[in-house]
Amino acid sequence: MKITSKGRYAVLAMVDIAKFGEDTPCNLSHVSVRQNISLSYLEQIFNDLKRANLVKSQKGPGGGYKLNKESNEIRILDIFNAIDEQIKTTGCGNDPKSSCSGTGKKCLTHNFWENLEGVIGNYLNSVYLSDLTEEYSISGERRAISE
Amino acid sequence: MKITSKGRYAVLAMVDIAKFGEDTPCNLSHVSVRQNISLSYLEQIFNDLKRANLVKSQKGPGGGYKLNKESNEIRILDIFNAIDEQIKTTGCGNDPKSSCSGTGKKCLTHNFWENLEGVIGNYLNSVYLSDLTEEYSISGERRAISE
DNA sequence: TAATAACCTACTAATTTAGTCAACTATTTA
DNA sequence: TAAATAGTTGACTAAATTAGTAGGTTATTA
Repeated sequence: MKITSKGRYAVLAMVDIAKFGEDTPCNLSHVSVRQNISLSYLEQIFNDLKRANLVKSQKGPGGGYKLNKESNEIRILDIFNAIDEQIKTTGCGNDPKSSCSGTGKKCLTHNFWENLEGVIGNYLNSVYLSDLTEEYSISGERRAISE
Repeated sequence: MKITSKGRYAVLAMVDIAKFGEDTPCNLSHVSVRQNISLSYLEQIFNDLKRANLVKSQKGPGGGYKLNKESNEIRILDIFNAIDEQIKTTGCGNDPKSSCSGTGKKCLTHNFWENLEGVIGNYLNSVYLSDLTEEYSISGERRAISE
């Protein structure tokens, strides 16, 4: 039960863009340094993010990336979807070897895994990028971070 | 964001044991066939489950595994812990390369990932093995499955 | 004592992850 | 208009993890 680095980086980089890219576009070299993420890897990630219309780009000197929507309009789940970070716990349906698929009847645990996916998905859908940039700790009720 | 096969198999096999091992112990060959899981792999998994005192074993002919507690006393989180299926989303703290560790200050997304871990952990802690054997679909309020 | 089934360890093939590398294209500024 | 900047794209690869397999040992029972 882990998030891939790609997923972690994507969210982190989006927070970075949201914080530092308000006036001028953020170029990825800066994000790379600030967040300690490989530049080439960031390029791949932003490729996906752009395709999902979460960011817009500006080429040439002084260019870079900006958010394409307000940060309170971007859900963390949107970011996950953009980079194809799937929430997949069942294992059913994809491979013919699985005990669930093929047979036509659900495996004993099918509903449970689906519910777990729902719990995770609901949470990711309820948190917005702005929640992270505002440095709130989201946990039911929201409390400010003392930092 | 995936569960490993080991995790899926462990939960599935525990449900199997709970269902079929009430009177006589379940031997793993049968579980293997019923749930379509490799026998050797099951052996490894039950090694862990036994070490965590979730099951007890009986060697020799007619032997096998039984639950070591009532199924309404075993939480899914217990099973995850037994087989070391970690809920780890931060990526901070473990490797020195991560943007969070070393520097002494939390990365921008640290609290978010911790909250996500909390959401998942709470859910897994709230569901019992008996919830699965009774074929309930757990989702906030519980509804019976029409099957 | 033969069969059964748990127990244990080492090994490996396949897959996924986390990148690297190299080239190309568009834009801006000097 | 040339040079520099920065995004765009695709192919490749090393490392790590996963998902097993294989082969034996030990304990128990009929």
